[in-house]
Amino acid sequence: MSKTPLRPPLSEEVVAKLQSAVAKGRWKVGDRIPAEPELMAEMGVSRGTLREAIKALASTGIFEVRRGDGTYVRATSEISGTAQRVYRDHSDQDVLQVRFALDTQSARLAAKAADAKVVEQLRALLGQRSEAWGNRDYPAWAKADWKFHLEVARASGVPLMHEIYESFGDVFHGTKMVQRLADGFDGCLHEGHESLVDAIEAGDPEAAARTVIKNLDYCMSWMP
Amino acid sequence: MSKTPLRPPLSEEVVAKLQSAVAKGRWKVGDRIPAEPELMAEMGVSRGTLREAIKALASTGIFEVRRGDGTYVRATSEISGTAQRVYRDHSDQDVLQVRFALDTQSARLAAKAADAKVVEQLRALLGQRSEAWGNRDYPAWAKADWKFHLEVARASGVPLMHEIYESFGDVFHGTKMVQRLADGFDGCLHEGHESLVDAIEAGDPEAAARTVIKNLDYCMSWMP
DNA sequence: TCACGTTTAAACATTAGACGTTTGATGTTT
DNA sequence: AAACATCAAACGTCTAATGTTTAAACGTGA
Repeated sequence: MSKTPLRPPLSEEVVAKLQSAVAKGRWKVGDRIPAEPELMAEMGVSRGTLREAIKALASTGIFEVRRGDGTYVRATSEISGTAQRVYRDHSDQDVLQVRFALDTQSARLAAKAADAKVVEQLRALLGQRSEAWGNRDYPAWAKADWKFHLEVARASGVPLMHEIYESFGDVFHGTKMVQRLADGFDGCLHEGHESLVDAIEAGDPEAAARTVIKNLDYCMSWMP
Repeated sequence: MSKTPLRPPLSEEVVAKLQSAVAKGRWKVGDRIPAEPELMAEMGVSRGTLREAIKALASTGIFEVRRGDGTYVRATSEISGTAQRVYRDHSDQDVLQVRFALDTQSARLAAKAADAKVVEQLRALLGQRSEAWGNRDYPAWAKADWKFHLEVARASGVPLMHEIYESFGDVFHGTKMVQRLADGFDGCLHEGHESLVDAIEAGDPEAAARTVIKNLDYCMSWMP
């Protein structure tokens, strides 16, 4: 008797199919996916198996199942779904404190891994940031600011640092920040950001960290 | 007709029960939970519902289901489950860099929130740490060291900081660290930890941060 | 026409039972 | 002792039926 080549659980295969369908854009965020009977036929599995797969993706935040209505796509990846759920249970200030922890270490590491090309890119982003502020285009300013900090995290040379840092994006993107900053805020120290890049270029980790801390302390003083 | 008070899905209730059971320590990491029929009876639900709940927790990394064998606890919370999956794809050094980011900020915040009672507890943990090192009981030393750092994170007064920090626990708990440290390592600066507590007690954030950085740089020099 | 209650079809929720597959342990043979 | 055969326990999957909830369609009266 020849042994069957060891079958992995069908439900996992279904999870993979659904997840890739979402990732490939077959259904976009907000869409309702086909009803269970239809998916059963398409995937060729029973209802229980399909439901287990859907439940799994729902628990990671990718799907939201609404009884009597249907199943909707709520996120495109697991990390953003989990991060949102974790952050949601904490205050904005607390989330910022963690983000700041990563900011400081990123700056320190980026200074150690100083790279002319990266420095140039950072200066370019700072240019956009400054320009947007000049035009009073606050959404553009927020976007440029975020891209700058994200780039510093990448420059740390630690992919995990960048990945976690990125998970904050969905939380801060266009939220209260922009609104609060609009009235009376002075752009969170343009010079502060310049001197951060200077420190990175000079390869001085401690100066870079000091600069970040100075900026952040100032920023925090504007938060409620 | 009076409306029934809107019942949430049973499976979610089961998810909550299982999750809290894990959180409360009824089953520890590595344990095998009771078989499906037994849990069905205990929770009072059908097999399908129970399996959906288990599948949900498995997809977050809290459970691992092994066909033909049983279901095992692999993490104590969702964040640690996700974290493990995320960390697995990165080097130990990279994970450490992130942990260090949190260490530094925790120390800074702890110094600002200086509290006599917490300081006393930290000193007590340092005592255990030092004693274990003297007895060459490396597992106990590692445990005490971990508890100390975890307590600093808690002392930051930012629950999210402690939560994320804790997610590193399952990764480092009794792993290569201990083995590597055993040969030729000198305990990662006992005085360094003392002076950290001193800085926290004095309420000097910058001194606390400096101390941590000094300790960590030294520690990193022992890593491959 | 508009507002509001009712009906209805669609979709998810749950249960029950049966059978298949895989795994780890046990016992047997060599 | 090592290799093999057997067995019970546990998870994997399927089928079928019924209950609950939702959103939309419908209809009626103001």
